[in-house]
Amino acid sequence: MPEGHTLHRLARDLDKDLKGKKLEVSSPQGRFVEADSLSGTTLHRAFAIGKHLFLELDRALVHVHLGLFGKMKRKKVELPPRASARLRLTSGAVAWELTGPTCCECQTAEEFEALTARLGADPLGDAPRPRSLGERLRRSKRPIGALLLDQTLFAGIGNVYRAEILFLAKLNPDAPGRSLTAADVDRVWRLAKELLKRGAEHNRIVTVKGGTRRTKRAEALYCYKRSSCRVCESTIVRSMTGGRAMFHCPECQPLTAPVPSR
DNA sequence: ATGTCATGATAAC
DNA sequence: TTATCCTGACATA
Repeated sequence: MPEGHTLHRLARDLDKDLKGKKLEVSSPQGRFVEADSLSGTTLHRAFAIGKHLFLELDRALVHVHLGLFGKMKRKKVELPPRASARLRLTSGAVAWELTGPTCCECQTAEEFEALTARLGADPLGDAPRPRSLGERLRRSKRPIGALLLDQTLFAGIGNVYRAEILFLAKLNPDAPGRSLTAADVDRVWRLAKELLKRGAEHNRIVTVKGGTRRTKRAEALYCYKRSSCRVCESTIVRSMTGGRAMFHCPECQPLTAPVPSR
């Protein structure tokens, strides 16, 4: 379930387990060719930017992107490695295994710079929202539903969060960026930070008010993949926006902003 | 056994 | 826009 919250949480957990430890590195599947040469080196830190995860070793930076199917999980060392594991890190009693990533590679400093240079603002990053974000959004004629998925604008938002953020911001996914007010942009950014942060804490996406890590799967969201709106029961509209399935409530998220009744 | 779908991103038309 | 890559869970047969 890899949106930005997953990678930030992963970085935190990897740090907790492996930071400062000498690692045994392998690639059971064999497709991460550099694995063996990395074995015996120490993890200095793990960190995430948007949906990208980085492992800083002695003299190598490993870049991981989970894509749609990738997973990275902790398991006990004594359990046999999965044959499909692209990367396996071991230290003491714990092993971490990476399967199905779109990317697992050693990166040079230049490659890292080039990659991060084209990533937009990360709601889970420490940096404040750059002024340019609002400007770029409010100048664009692309629908806000597509803009939220654009990683050069927002780094870390994925398909579930975009639907839930737009629901809570009461914005229609087809509304062009340039139809948004400054207050809309503020709301979207604040929601992104708040929701992704909760996601990293719970290690899963729970957007409903008062939701906890124990909230049932079917009750955790307002509109993503639902048939009716959690708030008003209207039938959720499914559409394609920005090349992905989008879900929104036609009542709670009308295309024209509702006029406040005096 | 085979088909379908998925919280992603890119290259090519 | 479509095709393609990465895997596994679940449904259907």
